[in-house]
Amino acid sequence: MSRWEPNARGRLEQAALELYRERGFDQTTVAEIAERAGLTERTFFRYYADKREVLFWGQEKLREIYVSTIAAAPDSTAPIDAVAAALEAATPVFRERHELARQRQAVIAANPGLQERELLKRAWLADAMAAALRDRGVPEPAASLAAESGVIAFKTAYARWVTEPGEPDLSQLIRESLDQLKVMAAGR
Amino acid sequence: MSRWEPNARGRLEQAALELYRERGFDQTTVAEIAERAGLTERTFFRYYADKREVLFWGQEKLREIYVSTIAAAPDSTAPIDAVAAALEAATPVFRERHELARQRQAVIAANPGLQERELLKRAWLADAMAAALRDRGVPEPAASLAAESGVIAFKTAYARWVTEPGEPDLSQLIRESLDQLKVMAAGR
DNA sequence: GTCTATAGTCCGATAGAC
DNA sequence: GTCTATCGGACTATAGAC
Repeated sequence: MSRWEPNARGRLEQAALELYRERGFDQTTVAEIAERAGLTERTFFRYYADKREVLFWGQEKLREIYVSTIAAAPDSTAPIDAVAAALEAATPVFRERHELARQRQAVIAANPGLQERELLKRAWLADAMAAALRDRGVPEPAASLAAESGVIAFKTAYARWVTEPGEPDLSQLIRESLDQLKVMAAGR
Repeated sequence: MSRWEPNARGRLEQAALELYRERGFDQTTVAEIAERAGLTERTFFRYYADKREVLFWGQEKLREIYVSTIAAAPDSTAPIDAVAAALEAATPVFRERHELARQRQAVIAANPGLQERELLKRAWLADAMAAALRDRGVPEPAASLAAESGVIAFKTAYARWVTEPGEPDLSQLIRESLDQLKVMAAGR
């Protein structure tokens, strides 16, 4: 038996999401989150650099999947197709947590500060994919353009996935967005 | 003669940029910015919602140029080409302030919080362009994809414009980025 | 784990412009 | 008188320092 309840991280994340939903992000203090998780304010800041960060778990895992999938693509694969494979490879991470994703997205949509953080995380993932493409010999700016375009397509697909009723297939939504991107870029 | 020195806004913006360059964003307090501008902390917050915002003047003007240019494009213009025209129409705004843009960009590059804010501003401009496209009858998701892709191409071009020595032609850099985007999307 | 700086908010006061 | 720009001080929560 350990001296503390296990999974402090998970308790903080759950408490934060609950409180942000109940009373809004701005109206929630870190002290309240810590209290509900049975911890102290100080402990919260040991796990998360700031109050926003607690909503963005799982980014590291996503990054790993993206980078390893791009690295594993056959040499002949076009950059945009390697990115597409990476985005699809990560869909199981989301599928397991559809309801949680919906709640989280509603909280983010209600607060500009959280949207800002989400954009930063997306940019960070795009940078990681661009670096993985460069490692395959894709030159700039092709690497960055492919990574950023992929992230845009994913964003569009993800927005539909959390908005539309039922359990749409995220992989298929991603493929549709990428197809639409290709049509758009071709000037139609 | 008025009781106050004119152009409080401009003085705050200049003082802020100077101080952020001299000692870094985090090491600068709002009180110091206000003091250098001959104003008080309280007045700073009357003009800017927060300490970051003072670096992002001119977004409203950009938005107007983008929206009106897209609205004025011939009916037959493809979405991505209307966006291209909008981005090029705004280049004079930047050309006048090349040195200022370089200084500002160096400050932003050194601070994640400022990068976050820049991403939010870019997203806001992309949303405005997407709305302008929808007003022309472009359906979603084509409108958003075109607007976001345009913003990516602009970002790539702008990065080169502030980084490369001399006075490169921003319009030409934008056209190059858009061409590269098209090539990339086509899967090459 | 405590202590502190500072960002950011709120209420009101003031003083000139009109 | 009304309007607008500035200032003063008190206050809370975040976030970092010690």
